Amino acid sequence: MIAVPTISVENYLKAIFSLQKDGEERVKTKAIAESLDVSLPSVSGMIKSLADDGMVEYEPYRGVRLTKKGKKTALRVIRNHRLIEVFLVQTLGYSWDEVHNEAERLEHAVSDTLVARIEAFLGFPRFDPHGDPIPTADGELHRREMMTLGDASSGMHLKVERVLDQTPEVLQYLDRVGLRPGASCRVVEVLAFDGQMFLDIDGQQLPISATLAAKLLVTELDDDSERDTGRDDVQAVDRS
Amino acid sequence: MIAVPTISVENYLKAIFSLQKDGEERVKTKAIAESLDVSLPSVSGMIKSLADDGMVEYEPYRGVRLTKKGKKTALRVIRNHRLIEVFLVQTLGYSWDEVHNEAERLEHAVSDTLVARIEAFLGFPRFDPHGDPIPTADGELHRREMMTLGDASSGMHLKVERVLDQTPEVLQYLDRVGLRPGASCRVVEVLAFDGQMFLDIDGQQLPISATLAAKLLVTELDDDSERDTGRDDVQAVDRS
DNA sequence: GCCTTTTATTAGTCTTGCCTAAATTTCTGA
DNA sequence: TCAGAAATTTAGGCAAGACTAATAAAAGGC
Ligand SMILES: [Mn+2]
Ligand SMILES: [Mn+2]
Ligand SMILES: [Mn+2]
Ligand SMILES: [Mn+2]
Repeated sequence: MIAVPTISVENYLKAIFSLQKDGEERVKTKAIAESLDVSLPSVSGMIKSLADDGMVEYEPYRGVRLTKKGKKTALRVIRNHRLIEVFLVQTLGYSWDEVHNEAERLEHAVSDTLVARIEAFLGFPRFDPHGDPIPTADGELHRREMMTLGDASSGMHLKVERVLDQTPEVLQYLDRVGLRPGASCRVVEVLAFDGQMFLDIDGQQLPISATLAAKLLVTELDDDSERDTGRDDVQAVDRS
Repeated sequence: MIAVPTISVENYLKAIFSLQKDGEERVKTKAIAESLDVSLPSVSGMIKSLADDGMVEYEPYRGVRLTKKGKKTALRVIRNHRLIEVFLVQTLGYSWDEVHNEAERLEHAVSDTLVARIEAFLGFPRFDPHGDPIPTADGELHRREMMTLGDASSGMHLKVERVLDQTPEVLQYLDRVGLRPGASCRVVEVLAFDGQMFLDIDGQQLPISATLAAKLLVTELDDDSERDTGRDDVQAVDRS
C-alpha cells in the first residue's frame, strides 16, 4: 500500500518548498502558518506527521527542511500547478490573474499522465504565465539567481522575467502597464529616500513604488539588443 | 458561511442520483454502499448527515430520495464530470476508456466558471463520449426513455445511443467492434434460450452476449434512413 | 404466521486535520 | 545577564468520514 499524499500534505510541502528559498535554510513554523493561513499548533502537528513520513527533517523549535522525498513530492505539485496555469491561458483564454486559484485546486486532482499530456500538448513550456519555471517530470527545476526590479539602478536596461505576486489586482495592473514577463524597460530614475522608481517602457514614463518593484524579477539587458521583445523561452501571453 | 459540499458528499449525491433512475423510487442503503464500495454503517452515517443538510429525504429502513437541493448538487457534479470527459477526448486526444477515472477526481476540483468556459469552448455539446446527456448550468437534464440492445428483436435496425458501462475493457471492445454512440446496426438473430445476439454492423457479422447487450442503449431506426452514420447530436469520437 | 436470511441501524473506535488554551523554549534588548 | 516578548510545542477538543461488532427491523420461505 503506497500512501498517496492528501491535499493538505501537498499544500504543506509546497509551502515549505517555496519558503526554503535555497535548499539549506530551515523553515520556521510561523512562516508556514502564515503562508497557509492556519494556526501554529496545526503546523506543529502536521510537521510531526510529515517527519514520520520521511517528508521533512525536523528539529523541535528549529524548523524543518524537506527531505529528498518531500522535495520530490513538492515539485510534482508545483509542476502540476504551473502546467495547469499555462494550459488554462493557452487553451481556454484565461488571463494570468485568473489562473492561480483554479490551479490551486486542480493541482491535487490531476494524474501524472494527464499532466504529461498537457505538457506535450503545450510543446513543453519552460515557464508559466508569471515567469515561474516548470519542473520536469523527473523533478528537475532550473533556478536562476535574479535581481528584483527594486535592486536596479538608474540607466539600467532590463527585461522582466518573473512576477512574485499572484494577487489579481497586482497582476491586472502589471498587465495594464505592460510589465509582463518578456517585456523590457529602462530605469529612468530612482528616488533615494523611498525607492520610488520611474521607468521608461515603450516610450511611456511609468512610476513604480518600491513595494511593487520588489515583486518583479528582472535581468539586465545588453544595451545593443532590441527593446520590448518577447522572450523565446517564455510562453507568450496574448491577452490583447 | 455557505458550506461547500465535500468530495465525499458530492460522490454520495451523485451515486444516489444515478441509483434513483426515475425521480420517484427510494434508494436503498445497500445499493449506495455497493456503488461507492463503502460499508453499510458508513452509508447510514452519511445519510443522516445529508438529511440534516436537506440534501435527501430519509425514512429509516426505507431508503432515501434526493431533495431539490440534493438533486441540484448532484447534477452540477455530473455536469462537471461529463464536460470534462468531452474536453479530454476533444482537446487532449484521450480515448473514451481513459476519461472516466480522470473525470472522477477532476469533477470535484473545477469551478463553475471553468466548466462554463469548457462548455463554450466545446460548442455546448449535449452528450459525453459515452452518450450520457450533459446537464445545463441551471440543472436541466434531458432524459429519454430508451430500450437496451438486449430488448431488441430480430430484424430491427438500430442506432447505438449510449453505453452504460465505464470499464476500460468493455469500452475498448465496443470501440474495436464499432459499437460507439452514433453507429447503426441490424439485429440478425437472437437465441431464445440465452439471449445471445448476432448483429450486422457495417456488413460484418458480430456476436454479442446478453450481458453486453444489456449495457447498450439503442433507438430504432426507420428502415429507409441511411445506415452507419454519426449522430449530429453526439460529439464525434475520433480515435482512428 | 413463524423462522431464517437479509438489510439497516446503533455503538464504539480510528485517522486526519483543524482549533483554543496553556506551558515551554528561544530570542532580544536594556 | 536576564526579563519580557515572540515563537513553538503540548494538551485537549471537535468534525468528517471511514471501519468492525452488535443489535434491530424487514423480507421471504414454508
Ligand atoms: Mn493547492
Ligand atoms: Mn504561476
Ligand atoms: Mn468523484
Ligand atoms: Mn461518461
